[in-house]
Amino acid sequence: MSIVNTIKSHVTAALSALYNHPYTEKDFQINQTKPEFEGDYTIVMFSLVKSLKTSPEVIGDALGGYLVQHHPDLFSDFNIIKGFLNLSIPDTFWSNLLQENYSNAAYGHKEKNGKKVMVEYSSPNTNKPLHLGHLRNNFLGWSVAEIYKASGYDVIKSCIVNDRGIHICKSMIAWQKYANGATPQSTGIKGDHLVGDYYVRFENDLKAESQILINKINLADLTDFSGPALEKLDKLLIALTKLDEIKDEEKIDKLHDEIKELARNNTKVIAEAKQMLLDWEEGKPEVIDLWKKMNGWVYEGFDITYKRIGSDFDKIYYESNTYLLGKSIVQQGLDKNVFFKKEDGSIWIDLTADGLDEKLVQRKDGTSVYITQDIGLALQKYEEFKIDSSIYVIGNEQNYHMKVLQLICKKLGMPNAANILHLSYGMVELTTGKMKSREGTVVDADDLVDEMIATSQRLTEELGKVKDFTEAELRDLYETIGLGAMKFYLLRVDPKKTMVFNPEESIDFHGFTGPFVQYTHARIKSILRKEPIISQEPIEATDLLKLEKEVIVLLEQYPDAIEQACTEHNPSAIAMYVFNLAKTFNSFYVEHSIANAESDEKKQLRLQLAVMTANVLKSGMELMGIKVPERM
RNA sequence: GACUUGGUAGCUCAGCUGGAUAGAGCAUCAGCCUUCUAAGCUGAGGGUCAUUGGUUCGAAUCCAAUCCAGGUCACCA
Repeated sequence: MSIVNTIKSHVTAALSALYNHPYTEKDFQINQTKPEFEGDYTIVMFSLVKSLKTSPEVIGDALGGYLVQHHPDLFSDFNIIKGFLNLSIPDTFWSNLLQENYSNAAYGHKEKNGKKVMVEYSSPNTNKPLHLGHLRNNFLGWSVAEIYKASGYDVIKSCIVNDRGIHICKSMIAWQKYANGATPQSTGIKGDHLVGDYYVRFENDLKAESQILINKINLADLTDFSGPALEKLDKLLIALTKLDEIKDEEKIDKLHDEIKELARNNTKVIAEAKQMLLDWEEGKPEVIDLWKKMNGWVYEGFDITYKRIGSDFDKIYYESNTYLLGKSIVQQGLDKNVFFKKEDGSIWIDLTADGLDEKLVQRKDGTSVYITQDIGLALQKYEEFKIDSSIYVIGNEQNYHMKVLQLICKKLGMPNAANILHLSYGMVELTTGKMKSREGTVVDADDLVDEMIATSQRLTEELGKVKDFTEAELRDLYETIGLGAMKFYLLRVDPKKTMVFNPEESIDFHGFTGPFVQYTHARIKSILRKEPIISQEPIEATDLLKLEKEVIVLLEQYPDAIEQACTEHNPSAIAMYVFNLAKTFNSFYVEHSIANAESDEKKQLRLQLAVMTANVLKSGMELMGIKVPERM
């Protein structure tokens, strides 16, 4: 149990004993004492003052006295300032804590709790390479999985690959038209990038063709449109002339966008892509072959990227296998009256009572939609792995979709539907604004990794501290530092917040960064190589220096940091913790010598302190997928 | 328009289950390498916590309204 919790329970018991009234831990607050006051932990007593109708001094005196008398091992002294009761913890408590845990590599990790959780993350489309946004997703998913493991869960990391659909057909069409049989081998281009290039090619064609249509529309030439598209276009144009009169800019823009969309969907290239999707669904051999071939290239490319960034999965689902899954569920839902059928044969669920809309779950032609597949897959996950909960690492643009998914699963009576959790994370923006693939402002994952590693190499060479490293050791070090910087940079921010990616800041290796923590670790290891022997003699420290104590106090909080990161699904709690620990240790390090400590006892204490700090830094960084070097 | 998330130092972010004088990092300025790695340490300047009102002993934190910004509201995935 953490010291804060221990104090809480003692205070609760003391209050109950003193005032003969059943108090709980919610009746008072406990904080760390501000540095300008004497003491370690502070009980805020204002809330008690009200119910007890006495002055804070009286309560504080009674409570403080009781605690010091009944638990002298934990409370050495107290003082009262205004409504605050400051409690002092004896140095022996801290040195005992250090002694008991300093060599425990699993410190902060919990026993197995028998629960199983699946973390789904990454979920790439197979028509283009990974970008910066995917990196945030991958690092978050991987880290949350590790944090759950440390918290005692069995974790299954999963990934759903969106390998079918109109997007991949677009790449396939452009490849057929322009590639002349080009392959990753023949061009030397990484498979995912090659396929992505043809996707861009398709989008360019699409843009050009739809622009021609728009130009014609602007000249009132609608001969390219017919049927429902023509009807809709007519309506839009009529609405537009009306709006032009009242000059509602925002709505006019919206109408123009709709017309643009209509034009895009009326192009020949889109028709080709749609036809190809139909052919794919029918299993036309030449389409399937091409699809397999191009997806294969993408997977080869992804494998390289995943390996480099340290992403791995225990179970990979392919949408081409799961997209039909929801179908039987639709029938069950109808039988249970969770879903209903409209006259045209389409099937819906009414979520208006829950503050949402009606939502389609099956088209009138009998095919399933996105949400239906998700329901099917959710059920399959439970059946296959008997998981207690399921975490989806997906961007916040899909908040609504995930809400609908949770609700439908609940209404269908799926087991553990209440434990479907959406780890919703914010977009990564650039200092120049949003990343837009259509405008070519996307930061490519492979490029970024290359750049980070090159930067770490440059800086390492400038410092010239590792000239005796072998070629392999150097490569390893550059990767450790470069990737460490990148992961730390993306994980140090609260996941749910939109974050700004600043290229200069991301390659900064000073301050609140991965390399800063890695460096602190390497420095400690350097000392430990020179001072390898730690005596097993128990030490009772009674004269802890301020900085020594600060480090131990922080070390005590590591289990809490993991717990918080787990309940909040928030690796940034670990990043901040680990940074604070490194910072505090560095202050201690420059102020007090370990090798030349004032006494043997001090030396032992400080060696333990260093060992435990290194262990916790390593452990915390591992929870974020970041390695720490022995030297750097 | 409806729903939703956010607005804290020049920049990027903590703090938000109400507590003492609002914190880091970067950037700026001033210092510290004959002793354990200076990717480090010490110090300084920098704030109307978007605005207004409310709740109370006490509000960056809770409530309401307003302003600004992002996201969603497809028979796309």
